[in-house]
Amino acid sequence: MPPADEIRPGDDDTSPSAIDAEGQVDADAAIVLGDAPPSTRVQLDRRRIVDTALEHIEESGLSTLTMRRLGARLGVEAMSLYHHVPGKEELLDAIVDVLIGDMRADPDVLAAPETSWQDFLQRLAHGVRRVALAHPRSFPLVASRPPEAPWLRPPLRSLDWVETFLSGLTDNGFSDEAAAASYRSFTSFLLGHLLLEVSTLGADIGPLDVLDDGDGDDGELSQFPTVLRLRARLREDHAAAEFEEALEELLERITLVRAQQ
Amino acid sequence: MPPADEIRPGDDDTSPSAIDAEGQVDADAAIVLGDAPPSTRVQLDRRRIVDTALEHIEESGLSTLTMRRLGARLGVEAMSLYHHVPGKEELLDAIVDVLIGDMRADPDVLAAPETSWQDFLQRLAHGVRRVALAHPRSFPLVASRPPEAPWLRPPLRSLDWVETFLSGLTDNGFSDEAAAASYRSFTSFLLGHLLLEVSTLGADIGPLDVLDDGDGDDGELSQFPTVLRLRARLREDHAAAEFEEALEELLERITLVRAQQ
DNA sequence: ACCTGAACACCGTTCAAGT
DNA sequence: ACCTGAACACCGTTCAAGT
Repeated sequence: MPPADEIRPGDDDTSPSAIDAEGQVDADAAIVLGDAPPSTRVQLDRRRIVDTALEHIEESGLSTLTMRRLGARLGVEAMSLYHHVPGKEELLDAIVDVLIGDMRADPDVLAAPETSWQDFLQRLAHGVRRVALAHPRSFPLVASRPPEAPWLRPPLRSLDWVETFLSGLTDNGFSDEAAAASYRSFTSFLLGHLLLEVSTLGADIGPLDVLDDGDGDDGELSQFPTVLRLRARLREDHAAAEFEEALEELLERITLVRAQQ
Repeated sequence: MPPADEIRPGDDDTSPSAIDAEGQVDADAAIVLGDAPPSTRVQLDRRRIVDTALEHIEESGLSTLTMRRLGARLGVEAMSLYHHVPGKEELLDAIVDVLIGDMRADPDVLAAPETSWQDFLQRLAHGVRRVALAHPRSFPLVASRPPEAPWLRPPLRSLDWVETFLSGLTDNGFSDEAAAASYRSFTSFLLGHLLLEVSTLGADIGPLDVLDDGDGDDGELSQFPTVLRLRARLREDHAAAEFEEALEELLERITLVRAQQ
């Protein structure tokens, strides 16, 4: 995935009917005003479609993503999308690929100076977490899309990454067996932690139906005294600290696996 | 789950126009032939709808579950379902509730003789795993349905279970803080492991598009030598052993958390 | 080459009508 | 009380037609 196609018109709101603070209509409607030649209309291509889909999911949720709505957001009929994407399923897969690709482009993940395998796994874990937190409502796709092969475990779903992961370990004194075992525990760890973290995040942004979150629900909770008592504590966000702690534990465990080969 | 309502016309093809090998029309048309009184027609109720939906998901996958198809499977029009279930979303939630409920009914999870908290967590973890493996294609719903409150973390999604979990620990020498921390690590652990386990399982049953699984794909893998070399090893199913091992680790970690309160 | 209008086979859901 | 037929507002996707 060449970083060259990182050239995007803008990461912000590009919804068709947006009007900015100065009362100017946005780029899509500029044609009407004639201050831009129609031929300059932003080209429709696969990357722009996928990016817009991602944008839509983060704003409005996966369930509202529709080929027709996506088309409208791009100022185009739904049918036009099929010239660039085979279908909706493939679009969802492409979204996952973009998320995975973002991680590859992250300069903090694959540092030029090769250091220890611990540092390598730390950077990788934090990189995945950063992607997950940046796209909380899209990230579950990384887990739910059926994997293409049994050795492509979410959230490391590309041959590219799995190769990087495995060779990163075998080049650092891991036996094949130890590397494979570490791959499995590392992916389980990431999936569990990050899915839970974005799911609590997603609830905040959620589809509005987040009930029971006020203070007056003590009545309904009265049958569950322990939950009631620990409610405030359970609501606290310790996600970051827990992630670090659990990652530390995992690395210790992997150290043992590496040693006893 | 009362075994009583297991009386179904048949688990096979019940599509409206199905005709069996002998040229007889199927059960749906039996009324016409008069060999069963119409009044004996199996009653439609919420529980039967939810069970049939679960059945359908396990057989054909979540994406093919449709109110209309579900109705057909029950020998009824789609619209009839709305007398028992408010809508499709609520149906999916009800499915999750059944899965969670199955676990409560499992006699091996909450054993009468109360033993150690370690035993309690072991039983609970294995109970959740059993449910996940029994319903691999439905289990992801437990993770993907938006949680009703931040303290209801998948896969323990009922107030009932969270109360049982937390009080089970606080009754056994855990501080509130330690119990809450254990709840968080326990749920992350279960979600990561089980989701990955059913996802590799789901791929086997998958929607047919499982490519790259033969032996002749060495060509495509040649750019990824480490993946190629470890392929067989990564395909091996160590899920059960890994689960036990990781659970053991988790319990040790929780022991520390409990001690240092 | 890329976009569109019209159409097809489906969805979830409502509602008045039947029994 | 429970089920249905017909209808509505949407889907994803195809295809011949436009530019």
